[in-house]
Amino acid sequence: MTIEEQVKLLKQSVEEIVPEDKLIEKLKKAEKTGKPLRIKYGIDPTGSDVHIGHLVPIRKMRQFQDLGHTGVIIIGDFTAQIGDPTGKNETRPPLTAEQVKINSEKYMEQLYTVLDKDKTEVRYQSEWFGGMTMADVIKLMGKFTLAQFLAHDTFRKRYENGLPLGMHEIMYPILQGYDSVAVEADIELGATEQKFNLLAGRDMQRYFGQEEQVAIMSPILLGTDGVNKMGKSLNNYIAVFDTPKDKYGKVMSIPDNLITNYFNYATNYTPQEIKEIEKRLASGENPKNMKQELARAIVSIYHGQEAGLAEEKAFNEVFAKGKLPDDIPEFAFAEDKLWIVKLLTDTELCKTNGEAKRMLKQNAVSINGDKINNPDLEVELGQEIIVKVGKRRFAKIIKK
RNA sequence: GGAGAGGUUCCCGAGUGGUCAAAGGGAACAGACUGUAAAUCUGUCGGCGAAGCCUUCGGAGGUUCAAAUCCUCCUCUCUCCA
Repeated sequence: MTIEEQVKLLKQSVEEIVPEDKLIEKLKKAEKTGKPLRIKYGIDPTGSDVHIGHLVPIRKMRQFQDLGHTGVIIIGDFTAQIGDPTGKNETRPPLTAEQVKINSEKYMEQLYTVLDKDKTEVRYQSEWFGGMTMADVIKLMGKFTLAQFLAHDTFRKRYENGLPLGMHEIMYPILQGYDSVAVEADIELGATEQKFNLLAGRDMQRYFGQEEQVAIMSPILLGTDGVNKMGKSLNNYIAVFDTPKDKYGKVMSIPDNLITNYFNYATNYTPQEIKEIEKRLASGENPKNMKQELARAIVSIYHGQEAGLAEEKAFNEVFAKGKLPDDIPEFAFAEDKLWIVKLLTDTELCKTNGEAKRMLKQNAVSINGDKINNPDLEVELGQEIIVKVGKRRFAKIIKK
């Protein structure tokens, strides 16, 4: 691939590259010297699920790897204790070494669904921060001014709105910045909200006499609600560990206006193919078709093409034709009769009796296809019955 | 260190002795309509087999027949002054 072709590919689905001309220079240099570029991406091993929003930059890393470069994943065992101020203001409890290990292994397992393991280097912040002295820390902090931090939107907003802002939080960009020095990063990947932190890396490298890294920023993927950024706290995310069925269903529940966005940032569709999708959307074709294609594509990435097709078929059976899914959880009871509310909670279709009664009252419950709304009903447990709550909660009840 | 303002349910936010499981909004959930889309309308939104009772308004005590509300101590946050 020529450098131009490489640049074109690498610029796909990217929001901003700072500075762009340096990227070309670095690629040229790598080609000339045969020395792969070091592509950095940092994660905090806090133990949360990896979702497809996280994977936008990770997929970019994979592209670099396919071009022969090295992916460097930084396990932020120090920054994890701060909590990224660009997100929410939570002060996090320190993690034990053991937790860090468990979390980061789980993390890597998820990232390797995308990354090329042979071209990935995993590094821990504790490798370089663990042995630092207070004098070293003071020196690092002296590289930045308070004004620089207050110029940063998230710090400023929190300050102006009278929200708590811990002194330790300003350490976050400093630590992340120094990581780039420690691993001699050529490129750092991150979401656009990471801009400040990525640029801090450039500053740090300059102070330490290194060639500055290029920051490549991916757009922030919106969650399935179509409003907020994809994230754990809002429960609007599609996780790597989600079942194929959940992935498919979650994609189907996104608002239509997110379709091209997801094609762009969550699939391997080429710009040309995406243009096709856009054309079809504009032509008045039912967006549901494209959404199904999207759901199939996303499932296929993580579970293979067959799984994608299988989920699509299952989805159509259950939701379009109203048939039963083939993987209904089964529960066996010894009783002859069971109070409907108890049945719903025992089968975990509802969390509490209150919820069960509410569902009954709201006409959301059916047994063998018949709507039930009598909260006092004693259900006969003779033969096998199928209980359904809402659109997607099923249970099969059999006699023990 | 001084002065002031605050901490309410998933989130924002009202509530200053009983009528408070706590207004309103958002989120979420369910129903109708659909395409597990959007918009709209309706309903629900601490727990208990539902009677009443139990748990919940930063924490611990106290006053009172009765406390989110009053008192004491503690704790956390913000603002202003050093």
